[in-house]
Amino acid sequence: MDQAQQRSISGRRGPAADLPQLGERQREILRAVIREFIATAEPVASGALVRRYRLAVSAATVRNELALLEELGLLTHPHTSAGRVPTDLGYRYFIESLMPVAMLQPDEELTVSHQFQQAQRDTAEWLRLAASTLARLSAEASIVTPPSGVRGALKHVEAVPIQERRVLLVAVLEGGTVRQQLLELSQPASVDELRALGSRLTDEQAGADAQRLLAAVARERGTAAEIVGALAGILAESDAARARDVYYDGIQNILAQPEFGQGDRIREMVGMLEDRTRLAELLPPELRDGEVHVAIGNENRLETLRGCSLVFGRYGTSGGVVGYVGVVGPTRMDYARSICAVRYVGRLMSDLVRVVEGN
Amino acid sequence: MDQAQQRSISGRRGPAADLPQLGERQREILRAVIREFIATAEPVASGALVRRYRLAVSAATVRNELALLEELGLLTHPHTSAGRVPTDLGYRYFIESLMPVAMLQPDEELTVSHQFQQAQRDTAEWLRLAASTLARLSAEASIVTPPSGVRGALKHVEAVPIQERRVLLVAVLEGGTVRQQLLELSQPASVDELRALGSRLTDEQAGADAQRLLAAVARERGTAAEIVGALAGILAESDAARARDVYYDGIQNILAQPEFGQGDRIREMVGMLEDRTRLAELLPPELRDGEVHVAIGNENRLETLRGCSLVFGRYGTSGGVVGYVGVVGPTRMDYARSICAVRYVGRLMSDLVRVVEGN
DNA sequence: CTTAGCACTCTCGCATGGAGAGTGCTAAAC
DNA sequence: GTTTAGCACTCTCCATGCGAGAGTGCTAAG
Repeated sequence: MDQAQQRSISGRRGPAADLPQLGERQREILRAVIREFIATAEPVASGALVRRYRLAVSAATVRNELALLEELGLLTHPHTSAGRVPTDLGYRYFIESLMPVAMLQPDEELTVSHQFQQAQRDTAEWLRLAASTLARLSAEASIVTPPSGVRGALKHVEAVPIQERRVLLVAVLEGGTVRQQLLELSQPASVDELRALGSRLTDEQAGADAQRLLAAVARERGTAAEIVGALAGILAESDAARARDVYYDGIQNILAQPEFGQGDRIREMVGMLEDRTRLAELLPPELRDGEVHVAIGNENRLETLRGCSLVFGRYGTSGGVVGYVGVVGPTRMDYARSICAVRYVGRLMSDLVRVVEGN
Repeated sequence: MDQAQQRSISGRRGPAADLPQLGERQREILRAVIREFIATAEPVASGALVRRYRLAVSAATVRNELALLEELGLLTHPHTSAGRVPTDLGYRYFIESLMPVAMLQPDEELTVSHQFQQAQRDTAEWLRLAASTLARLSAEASIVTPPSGVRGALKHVEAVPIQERRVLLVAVLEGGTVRQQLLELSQPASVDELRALGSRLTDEQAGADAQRLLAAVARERGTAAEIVGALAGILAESDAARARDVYYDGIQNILAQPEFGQGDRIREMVGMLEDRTRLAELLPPELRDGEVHVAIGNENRLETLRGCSLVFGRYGTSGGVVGYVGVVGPTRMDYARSICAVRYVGRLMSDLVRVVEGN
């Protein structure tokens, strides 16, 4: 449909597995089936289509077309005398060339961007807000990862004295993340000493990554060496920490969907979301800014996600700070709306990161 | 049973609603019923009791005793020809005077305390670790709130320059919490100026609470006034932030329980846990350190928690830093184990807080 | 190519009817 | 008086069967 929008959606469809060519009436019927199924979650019958979408042909004709669409792999049958249900390929076709070009309502955008401006408190607060906003807008479950510099560069160091030999090390990273670590020194250090050390390290090591800090340890002595060593550890571990710091929201949105009727599916789903380490497998490999990636049903590698789709976007700056925002829901989700929501929240997050980064 | 343990468990039982007096055989049978029900989640029959617990009497006798226990309100019947199920009062009796004095296995304690020593990274990391440990030990869902100073006292301030007029304000609070906020200054400030300001405010305002900072705003000028104002805001909001910062883990543990069979209950439960604001209603009003509070079934005010019990403990220091650790599960939970786990993790958290607080 | 008609299939809800489990009661035994 | 065996009674659970309803696929006519 719209060139700009189409280009900005990426998926798993290889160039070989091209989508079938359809006539205009078939496209219309397919669109109606998917719309109806998204709305009702019930297999859709030929008669219902004619009635509800005011098609100019009879149910019998529609049945013929449906049989054809089924042969092309775009629809299926739960059983002989049931209505049609879209397949993953059917959804893919819908997204690529049937979906209306949707936008969020202007007042929705306004409310959301207003909230983001209000909540300029704290990176953690932004992430939570992004997750809850996305969950509300899309009515699905949302996932938001914290921003991470590609190299995890240091911006500011501070050593807060706690006790004679104990300091709380506070490191501000590029991208605005703040990390803290309690450190036990081998010898006491005075308040002024620590303060001076913080200033010096901030000046000298701003922009350093884990490797550079590790190299710097050798040039330092005593307390300074210990602190630089700990900093190197913080930076090296910062990607692992990021994986644990994922924000979720709206899980109950998708649990309310009929496809999660039995308890088992729900439990699996909650389990997957709780186990943050598995998230890495979901994230799209490469994604340009502003692009939205849609993975439908079995296009996801995880068994747990059968019947689920992901809509993911990237946020960040060209400078290398990167994070992901996305939603998870049943394959039968309102893709148009989810894609808009992901794109919009991603843009807002990019703005925020840009502000923190300082340009 | 054990005086020390008994005293350290608090509950909703008023002094008036005292527990019934039981004979030794009744106590034995009640204990067996509860044990069995905790293990199987099925109503327990007289015959099964005699068989599995090698009682020296016949099933008929047991039936008579069961009828008596039911009259006392300790057990019920789902329907005429079903086995017995403990009531909330039954569980209460069990916990107060039937429960074996349990401890975690020494090697379990060792593993856990080792993990806590390893992970001295970050307050957030401790909380996550506490939540996951508790979930694993108890096999229930766990809840952990961050530590909060009663007055939310300031310990250290730092203003990190981002851009000419933009600074990232980093405040370390008493108890080791680190809060950050992006601040837009009305006039540019140099790096050195900000550094000096941070040092001065740290010296002057260490130990200040929101009110004192608010009062201090009047005495400051320009950039300093703006920063102190923002700090006051951070401190004032720190309790609200704490409510949003609750850590959960092990939700899937309890979703796997048969009492959550239908999807509805699961959804309710997840919804309640997601809505962090409702947590405050759960927390026990007053609790001494090392004491564990058990709220069984309808002793909880929340409708969502019918059929669920809470086991909560407090951690913190006498200095006023306080947080909560606890588990949620079906009333049919292994109370002995949950109580041990909560008590142990609470103790570890207290140790950690004491270290950060510096004494 | 479209459509009306019709047979066929599959699900769903409901009633039926044991089988099984477990209680409550009564009367006998200790 | 307490304990126990025996037995009738109740309730759930599961399998079975049946009818209604929905929807398709096919065929033959428009």
